[in-house]
Amino acid sequence: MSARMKDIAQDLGVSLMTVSKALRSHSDISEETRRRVMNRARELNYRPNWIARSLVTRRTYMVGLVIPDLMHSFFAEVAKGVGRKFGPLGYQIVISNSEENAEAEARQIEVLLDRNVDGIIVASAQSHIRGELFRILEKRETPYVLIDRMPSGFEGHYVGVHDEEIGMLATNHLIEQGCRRIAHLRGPVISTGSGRLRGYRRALAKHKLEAPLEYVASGLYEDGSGYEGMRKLLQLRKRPDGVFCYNDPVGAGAIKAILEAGLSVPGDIAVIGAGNVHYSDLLRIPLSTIDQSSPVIGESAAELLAQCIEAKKPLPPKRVFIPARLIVRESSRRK
Amino acid sequence: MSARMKDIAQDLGVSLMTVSKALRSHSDISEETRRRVMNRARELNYRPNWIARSLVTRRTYMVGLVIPDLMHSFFAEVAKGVGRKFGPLGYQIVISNSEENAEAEARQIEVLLDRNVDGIIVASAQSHIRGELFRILEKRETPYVLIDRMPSGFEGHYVGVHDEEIGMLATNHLIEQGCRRIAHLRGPVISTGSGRLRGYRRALAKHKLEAPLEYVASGLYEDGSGYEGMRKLLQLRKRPDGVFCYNDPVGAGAIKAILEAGLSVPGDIAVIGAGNVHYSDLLRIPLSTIDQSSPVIGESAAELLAQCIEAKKPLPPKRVFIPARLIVRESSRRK
DNA sequence: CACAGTCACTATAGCGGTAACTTTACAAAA
DNA sequence: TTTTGTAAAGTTACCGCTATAGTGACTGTG
Repeated sequence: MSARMKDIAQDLGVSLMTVSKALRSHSDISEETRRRVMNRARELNYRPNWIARSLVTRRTYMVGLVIPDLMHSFFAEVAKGVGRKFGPLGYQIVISNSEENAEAEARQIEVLLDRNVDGIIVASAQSHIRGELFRILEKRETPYVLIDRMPSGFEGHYVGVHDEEIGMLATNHLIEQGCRRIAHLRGPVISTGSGRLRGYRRALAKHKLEAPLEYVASGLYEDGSGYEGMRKLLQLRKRPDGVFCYNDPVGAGAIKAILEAGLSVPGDIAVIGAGNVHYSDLLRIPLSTIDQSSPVIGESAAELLAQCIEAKKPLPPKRVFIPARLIVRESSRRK
Repeated sequence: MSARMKDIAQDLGVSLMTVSKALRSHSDISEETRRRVMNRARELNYRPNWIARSLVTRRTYMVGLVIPDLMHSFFAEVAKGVGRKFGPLGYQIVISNSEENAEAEARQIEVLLDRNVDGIIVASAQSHIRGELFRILEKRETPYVLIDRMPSGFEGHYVGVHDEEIGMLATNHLIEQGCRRIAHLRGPVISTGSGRLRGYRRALAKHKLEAPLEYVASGLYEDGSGYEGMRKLLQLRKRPDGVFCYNDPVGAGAIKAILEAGLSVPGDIAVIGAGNVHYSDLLRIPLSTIDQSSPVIGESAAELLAQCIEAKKPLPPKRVFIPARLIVRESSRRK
């Protein structure tokens, strides 16, 4: 095995404690011995055993990141942001994929807690804070920050975008482009899905537009279901002339369905997504979208979490809202 | 703090060791006491402290995954595969992003080793095994598996696709489709880039086709550089009529450049990528590609690594080659 | 000169577990 | 009766590190 502090101590004829302190540049070690220790450590290629250290300091310098889907480039981008912030601080990121499943998510969070991570960032698949998960989270003192999705009733730290704003921005844009029969491929029944739906409804109401119930389809969250959802919308007697999609993958799927049906985008139907996934402008029809600054979400969440960890005591709940930005591309440009 | 084994022991009036054994269902504990211990553990919501355990067992049940870019959905898919395999085995995945930088990668691997991960999976940005990294890896006994890229001279465990096969498959296909002036947007100077280039050259040679030197552009590895690379190719006097791109993002960028230049795909220029990134068929022109079964790569690598970890001693190097599969979509279909 | 204060270092006691030996009690074999 | 065996514990010694409370030598002070 590799060298331990004990070895350095014996080699130098000093006590183990002297070595420990010297290595951490503790104040009551003379410059002289500190240098001797450091040198010997280098010679032996000493690497501190952080497991042993963690056992006594109760810090692991690991943070958990629980996201619904790594494949969704929105979350991959968030993950990257988190890594960029935490890496330099000496933290490792442990990633879990909940597959958009609330129970799996709860289990994974428990595992992370059992692993004594110093903090957790979650893009939660929970729809509300009732249920065991949040009880567990609150009982343990491990700080955590939610991102992107805010379960109803949640009162803790949060970083994300106002979903209602996204819904309004997107829907208003479609209206401005001349759409009058605007449908919505809505996401899952969690905060983001509901918030964007609310924004969609408010925008319509503001412009005194109506949308029949069947104009809101449960599109879930990825391109496959966007495609299916759109196909159903296309079968309606009164075909929509604009669609606001829960996110970009759904939007991409929707475009595929529309083109397959022999219709044009944006001519027959204008489409807008959300998330500004990086390949959006490489799509068949470059997809208009609402940008959520995903890397910024990751970085802000990381920064907030880092503060909570440093503070070593619960901080008053902080909410960081990142502004949403409309990005117009071909899929919705009619004028 | 939460309950420790000591607490259970005191509550039940047995020794700490009895509790330790009982919890692990060790054989020399009576069914009776085992049940008592288990019950009390449940009542106290006892969670084993895996840090303490790791300190003595020398197992952390963590594995490191070092990839060049989480945003590239090929690697995200690999990561997912790794997670799917290791999750049920009780391992946590620690992900590092090397940003396609060999030095950063080396540093990150060192950090992972210092963290005492039980094993490491790397999609390496190293071009050859000279250099410090592999010395370090070999010195420590931590098992590791390389995926996707094989640095020259590497002799250890590997899971991936034959890059030359990819290059040949793609280039042959373009030739079959009637292309005669075939260019290549090549990837970085690492195994994958060189292997695919070799395959491209061999396929051309087999069909007695020639390609001027400037037909091979260094396209790097993402859509931005694919776009730039293609623009340069378009300025050549003898414009190519087919392009084999290092990977799908590069292919997507290339298509963008071609369309922007007012040319058609595949009519004027046929395009094929590699990797079968999940959004490939949502692109402006659905992109032909070579499928590498990325999730399978992740899973196989995970399985191999798990074996190495279990074995507790170096295993003879194993190489798993996943077959490549041609997927023809619109971007190259001329007949 | 006694006393307190500082400096540089050391001894001890854990952190929460596990491995490897004992030990004890009781039954079966010699 | 003594030996042996075995099931079911218990003891002890760490794993590698840190926190805390000393210790001894030396300095300055009234």
